[in-house]
Amino acid sequence: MEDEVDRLVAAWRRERPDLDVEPLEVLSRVSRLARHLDRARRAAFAEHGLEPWEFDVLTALRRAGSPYQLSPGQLLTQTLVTSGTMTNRIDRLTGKGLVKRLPDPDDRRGVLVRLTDDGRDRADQALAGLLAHERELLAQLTSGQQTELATLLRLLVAPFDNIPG
Amino acid sequence: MEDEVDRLVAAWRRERPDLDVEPLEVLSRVSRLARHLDRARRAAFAEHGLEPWEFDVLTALRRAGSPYQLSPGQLLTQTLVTSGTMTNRIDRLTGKGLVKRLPDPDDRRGVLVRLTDDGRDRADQALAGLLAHERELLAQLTSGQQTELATLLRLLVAPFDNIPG
DNA sequence: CGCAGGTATCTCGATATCAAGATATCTCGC
DNA sequence: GCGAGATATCTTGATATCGAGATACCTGCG
Repeated sequence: MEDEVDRLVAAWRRERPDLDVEPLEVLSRVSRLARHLDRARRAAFAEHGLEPWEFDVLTALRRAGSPYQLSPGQLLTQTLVTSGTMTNRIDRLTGKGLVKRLPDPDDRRGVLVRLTDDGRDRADQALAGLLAHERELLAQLTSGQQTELATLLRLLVAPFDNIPG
Repeated sequence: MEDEVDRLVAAWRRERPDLDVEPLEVLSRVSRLARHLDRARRAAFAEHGLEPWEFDVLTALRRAGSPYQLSPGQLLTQTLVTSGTMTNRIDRLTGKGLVKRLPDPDDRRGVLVRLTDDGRDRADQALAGLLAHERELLAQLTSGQQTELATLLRLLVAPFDNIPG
């Protein structure tokens, strides 16, 4: 089946036959798929009264394990947002009673963000909902294809995640 | 090589061994890679004095071929933004002299957005820069792996692009 | 012909994000 | 111990985005 990127690549080959636009076959698809996923996630989380950005922060804390706390800096590397954005997110989640700020006992510059009981429940519910939704999307692929796809994507992401940047 | 998603999946298996988090291996990587790509694109376009959103609109018009014009509605489906956003983008690009609005002769509700000569040049330059940059990122993969990846991604994107939504 | 429903674009208010810089604290070599 | 540079977080101002609704126009049925 054809997708929008097939049309995009065909258009470039017609308009700029001098260029090799092969990279777009992979990277434009990644960008567009991510954009579609964002929309689908937004809809899935709405059932649980959460925004995608709230989910990202709450689940990062949930994954950390008891006592469900991380520093804002650790949250940054997991969510790929700037520090100003994270400060703002923590403020709003605190206002909703889903997390709270505690002083870091070992570093007086630092802060620890801890999930409240309510925040933990919301994260668990939303995760289950998200996984159900994502499983449907991936039904297009066999189990083997999913593994193959994950392996290839890891090769592209790893340099970003491991070389500081 | 391990990436952040490997760590994320391992953490979930430890915290929620009751859940099957396999879908995250693919879809979390797509989201994170897209986010990294956004940042890299922003840096690449800065050399040409363009923002990513400007590039998206200008190249959509460039691809359309002479006379390089599309309706705002056609631009919407290519860029996956809302109509309010597109109106705003066209306003700003018009202010910079990169596009201009023309009345649609066949539909008085409609508008045609046309690339200026300057807009066309900027689009061509930025595209060449982007492709060079993206080729480096994809150097992690063999040519065959790139094709394989594109094929698998197409299977996931096609439903979104073809079923209206 | 006229009207109901659909479509194309724009307006407006709320909000999330970023970049750059401020502040407080830590670390380490001397 | 002291000071320079690194680090953690927050502040601020500008800006891009979205969602919902407004407006103008088109289409096709009766």
